[in-house]
Amino acid sequence: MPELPEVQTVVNYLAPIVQGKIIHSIDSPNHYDKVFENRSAADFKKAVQGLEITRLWRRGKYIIFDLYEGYLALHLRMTGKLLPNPLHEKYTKHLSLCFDFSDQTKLYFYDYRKFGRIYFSSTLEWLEEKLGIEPLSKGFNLSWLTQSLAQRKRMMKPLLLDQSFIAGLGNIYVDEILWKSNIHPQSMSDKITKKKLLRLYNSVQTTLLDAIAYNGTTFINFSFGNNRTGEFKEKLNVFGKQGQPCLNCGEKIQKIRVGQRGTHICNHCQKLHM
DNA sequence: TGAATTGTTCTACC
DNA sequence: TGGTAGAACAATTC
Repeated sequence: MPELPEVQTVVNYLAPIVQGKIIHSIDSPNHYDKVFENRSAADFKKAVQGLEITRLWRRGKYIIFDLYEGYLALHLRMTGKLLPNPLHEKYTKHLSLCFDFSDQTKLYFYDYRKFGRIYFSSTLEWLEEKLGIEPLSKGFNLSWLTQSLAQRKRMMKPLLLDQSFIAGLGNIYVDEILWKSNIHPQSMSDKITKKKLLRLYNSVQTTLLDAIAYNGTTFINFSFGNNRTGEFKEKLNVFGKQGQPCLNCGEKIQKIRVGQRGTHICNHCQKLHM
């Protein structure tokens, strides 16, 4: 389940491999044309043919390919994998896309649930309109967070998951961040105390940076490179730990539902601010 | 068989 | 009207 740290891991790994390459063609071997989200398969293939990838980077959970003309934006959703080498033949049916480069190398987009999508556009305005602040950017600071939470008056977990508010957080890291901050996920955003706001700000930064340093969390569906996996799973405190003792207080971690999402909490440590 | 899974988008509501 | 909450959707597994 790729979130910001997983997407960053993929980009860190692939950028030196694909930057400077020229797209000879792009193929959808299984004819799953829904992967081309914002135009037809034929238009898409025609548009990117012969273009150089000048830069590979990340915005929110999107992998952005800067092309000589225009941009590709790829979203891995739940189960997408972007790999420079093919997987075993038995997984060929999960291949959504294959890039053929002019130097005979390839880039494979495997996605067994086929939720992943790719976009081609001449600018990235549509993405900027859609996405909120980058949590690792300078603009994301304590005063921004304080002000933005106060004016939104929403439940904390759904708000942190809202990509138009902060871009890149997903279910795993929001649970971890709220646990570290001692904030109950059903707390209201305008009722968080000053002390907790500082905790929250620090937790967002440290959790994401740690996860990137460990190449992300491989829970079920994430791998990169030659099927390498992230090591942050070992560092998780609450996600998937239901029934196990809280590392802070020893009370059992509970799994509840918040905003239709599976949510892991320590009911003792995480205070409900209403 | 249907519930669970996730991120995003659409729709309905106040 | 704008912002928010909740449903729907994509496909697959067990």
